[in-house]
Amino acid sequence: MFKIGDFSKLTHVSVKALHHYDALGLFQPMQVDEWTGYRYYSFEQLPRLNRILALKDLGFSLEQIRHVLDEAVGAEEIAGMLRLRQAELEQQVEDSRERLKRVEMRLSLIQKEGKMPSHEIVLKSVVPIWVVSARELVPSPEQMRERCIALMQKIDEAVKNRKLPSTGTNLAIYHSNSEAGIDVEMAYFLEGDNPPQGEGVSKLPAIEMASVVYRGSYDDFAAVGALHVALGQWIEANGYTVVGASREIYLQPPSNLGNGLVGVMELQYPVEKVPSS
Amino acid sequence: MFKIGDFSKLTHVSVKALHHYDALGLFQPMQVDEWTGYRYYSFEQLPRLNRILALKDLGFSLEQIRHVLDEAVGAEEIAGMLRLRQAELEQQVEDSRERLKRVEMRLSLIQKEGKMPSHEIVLKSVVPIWVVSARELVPSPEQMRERCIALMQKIDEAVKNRKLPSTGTNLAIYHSNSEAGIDVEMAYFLEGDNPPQGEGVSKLPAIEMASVVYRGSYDDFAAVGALHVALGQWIEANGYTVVGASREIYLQPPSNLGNGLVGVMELQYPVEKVPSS
DNA sequence: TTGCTCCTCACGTCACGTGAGGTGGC
DNA sequence: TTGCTCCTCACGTCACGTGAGGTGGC
Repeated sequence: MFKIGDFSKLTHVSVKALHHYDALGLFQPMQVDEWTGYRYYSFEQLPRLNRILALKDLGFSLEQIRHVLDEAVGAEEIAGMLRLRQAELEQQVEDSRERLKRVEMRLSLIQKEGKMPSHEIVLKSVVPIWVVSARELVPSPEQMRERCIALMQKIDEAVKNRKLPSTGTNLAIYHSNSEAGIDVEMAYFLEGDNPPQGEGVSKLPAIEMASVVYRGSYDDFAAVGALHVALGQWIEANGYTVVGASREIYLQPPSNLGNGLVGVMELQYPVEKVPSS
Repeated sequence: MFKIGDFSKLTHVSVKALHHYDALGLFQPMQVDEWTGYRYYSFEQLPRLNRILALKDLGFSLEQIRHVLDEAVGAEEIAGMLRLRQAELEQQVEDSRERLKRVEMRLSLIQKEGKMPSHEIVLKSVVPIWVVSARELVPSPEQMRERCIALMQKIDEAVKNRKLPSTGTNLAIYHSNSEAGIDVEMAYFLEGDNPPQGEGVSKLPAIEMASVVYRGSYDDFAAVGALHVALGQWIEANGYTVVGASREIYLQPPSNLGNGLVGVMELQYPVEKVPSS
């Protein structure tokens, strides 16, 4: 018989762990001194302790181990638990690998730029939402501003005339950009799950979006353009492809915040995972 | 400005998480109503929240994130943290992989045998320990029992005559098994870090051992032999090789425990990892 | 008598989740 | 007035680790 300290050295299991297993009823001393409370363990108990350690080593919880050891569990159930564990571990390996890739990407980025990137690109699942919109093929970039304003006025009127429940937030949807021009759609978000139907009212479907939030002047085209480029690089580097029209959501139109004209907008590109080879 | 529920939906971060970040001072509302305690958040705060989520996604703790965001940490330090994280993740992938292999081994074992294995093989690092021993080349297996008893008697005498501090536990060390015979050494463990020196007294070095505990009759050669075989299979299957003499440690000589003659012994093979290709 | 070992609480870890019990705004 | 949303505690998670404060055995 060993006192707990000796048994701990023998088995390489800490005294505190033995206390813990005792408290759980998972592994109790052969004998406990009635007066001192001293725990006494014996060699006889090694097989059980080794089974506990082996199962722990496979990643089972102490509760699961107790179940397996004390409740005459059949080989079938144990095999089932092992297969579940197998699947979990495969998932874990995959998750750690992907996380590792993201860390490495961030590392190479920081070494190229010499500082933390000023923006964060996140993947988000966007819920379906209703909009009222107007769309046009703008022949050249120079006309963009003018045409967009015109489109916005058109929608504004529709909202007013038809009393549409606008949330007040507007966005641009870029369908394509070819030699023929820029196919752009301006829109307002509508509240609720079924707003009054009519011309220009449609529902944007749920979709995965790679998104980045921009905070600064809306007129700083260089900064906004750089963000579009960064998004594109991120999408490719992370094994996605663009599968539809991108959006610019004007979350908060510029206003004077004490340190200049600052607004918040969000750029979104719908993406899909490219099956990795 | 958004109430917490709306902001939660907008960002896909739970209300409880936002509460938590607020409590930690990691991410606090733009404004808090003095009377109701209601938290109000704004679009302005999205960039910070996204950075938090991005860093969390890389596996950093909230405390580390607070440090990075609030204490003007240089690019150098961040790069260092990322490299550390990288190493940790590589380790994690490796660990999960090895654990997965063990789960799969266990699964194939249980499917071959139709039940949980009756013994557990564990890897343990054995500390250096002094012994007093006697060694002999036994020409044939038939003579083993007789010769071992003779060796034990010889050691017994030495212990008594020289008052060596034996722990009372004895063991056998199998050096080799060839056509010339079985090279066996019988020994007693000695107490303390420097026992009296003399003939037969030596120190067993620290070493990694694949070990299994046997509980049953010492005379059940079939069972003990099967365990030796199982140990050998385990060693190979786990990518180790045997690098020295195996041991049989007679932890608890057989005695009547109410259900027959039962003793406890431990089989140990010193092993080393074979570098995987 | 002095260390050494052992004992039993009680609390901390990490990032929240899950109620309980209560209040403010439409 | 009734839901709905929000609030603040307080406790649980998982496998122990880390003391604090006290006692038994050589």
